[in-house]
Amino acid sequence: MAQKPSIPKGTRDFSPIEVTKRNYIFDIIKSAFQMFGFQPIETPSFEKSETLLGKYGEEGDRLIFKILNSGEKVRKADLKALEEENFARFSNSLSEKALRYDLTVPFARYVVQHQNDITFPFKRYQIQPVWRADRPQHGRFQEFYQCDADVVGSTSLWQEVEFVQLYDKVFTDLGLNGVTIKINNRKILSGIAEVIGAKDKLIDFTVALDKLDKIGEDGVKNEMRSKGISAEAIEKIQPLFQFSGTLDEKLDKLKELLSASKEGMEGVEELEFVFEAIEVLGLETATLALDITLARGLNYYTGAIFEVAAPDGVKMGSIGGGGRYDDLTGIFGLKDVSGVGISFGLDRIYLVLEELNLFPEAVSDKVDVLCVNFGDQEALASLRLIKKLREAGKSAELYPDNKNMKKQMNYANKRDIPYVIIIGGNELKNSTCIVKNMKSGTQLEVPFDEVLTAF
RNA sequence: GUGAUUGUAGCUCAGCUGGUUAGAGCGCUGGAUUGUGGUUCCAGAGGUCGCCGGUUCGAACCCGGUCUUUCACCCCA
Repeated sequence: MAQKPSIPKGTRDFSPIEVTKRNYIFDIIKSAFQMFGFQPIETPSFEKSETLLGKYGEEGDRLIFKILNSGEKVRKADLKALEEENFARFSNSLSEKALRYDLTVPFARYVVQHQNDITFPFKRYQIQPVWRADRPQHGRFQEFYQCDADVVGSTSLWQEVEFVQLYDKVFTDLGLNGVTIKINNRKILSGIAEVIGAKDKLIDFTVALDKLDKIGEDGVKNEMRSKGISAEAIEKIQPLFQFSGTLDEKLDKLKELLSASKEGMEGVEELEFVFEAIEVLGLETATLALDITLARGLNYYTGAIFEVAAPDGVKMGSIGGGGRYDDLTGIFGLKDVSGVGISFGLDRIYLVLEELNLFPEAVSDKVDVLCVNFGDQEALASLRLIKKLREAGKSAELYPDNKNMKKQMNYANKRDIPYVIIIGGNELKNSTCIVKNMKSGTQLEVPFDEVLTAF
């Protein structure tokens, strides 16, 4: 089947029941966003390359899909760069646009561009696909949806508190109980790096620490050593490897470790603030947990960072993430606008709900009633009936062709339609119709006008 | 980007150390049953064995490349 068409790697088609289930998730997220006061925006699928490149670190740049220049613009190709094997410059000369990699950076661009029309603090939500040139894996695609809510123009920590509640609200409404909202603060990580004298190695330090549950204490230490962090420095963070106890005990350990770092202490205070507020407000089904190893790769975060883990036993990377970025708009020329936001990974949430069998029965692409077609006169009568059914809130359709009944019944059966209505010559004469329950096989002849009593 | 792994009918998969016309189940089409689906029975259609090249008298099977699947790493939703 070489000729059989196919789609690019990491992309998917969605069939009716899948779209129905995806919409179910979208609807819950969207209504929660609106309930929390966020307003929708949309941005283009692709941006100028300069808007995206350099915002996600080296790794991120590699994963950005570039769009090849069209038509005569290929003349701009820098052949000299190719000759000199300067591939980055050569490919930049071929491309001036790129598919968006996430929704946060385009949002920052939007805010700067529309700053005079925006009332701050601005709370926006955005549900759109993003693209990454990554190798596909379980729960990882090249095209997937993010559902973002962000606030810009406020440094208030109440926003962080609100986002924790928003996560809790959405996952509760989805029936996905037992998710863990992991929280940390970049200032703490930065403070630790400062205290141990590895300030210049902050990214390497956090990336290594982030892998603790995966590669273990020794693995982390090895990676830190290989990145040039001194043995003395690694010795100082030993408390982080025995980081257990109650929340208060953890916070005390951090305060001790970070007493010499103003920034680090600030991070601890921010965390305390959020935890205290959530303690008072309560969460329905989610758990808020301090995870000192949580780093997150995106290098624009400056304060709180969030990541949502699926319930225990579900093998899936994070199903949501976010954090505070103090200066994202600064890159686009608007200083002193702090932002904070979170994201839901629609596609991963879908996989988790599917695995745990959490989609409600009512999420279905079925039609309630099919009317059998016996010819034009009968079809017209059927459509009159269908109109009544639809007005009564039942979805109904007429089989379009006057094919033999076996075929029409078979169609109803395959589409799992629960009721079939038959109006043939006899019924037409008597102004009745036959309502057949496809599951039980029983059928009932009722007067045309009383059809609704048959369900 | 690194290292593995997968690809045979619409779907799930057999196919021996390379050897005639590549099979099964399910599905599909038609009929038994022209006003009744799910069960049963009968018949039929459907495949350049992912693609390109190589080795060989001969390749679904061996080799190389490429695309795709799944997975680990990197990174991330």
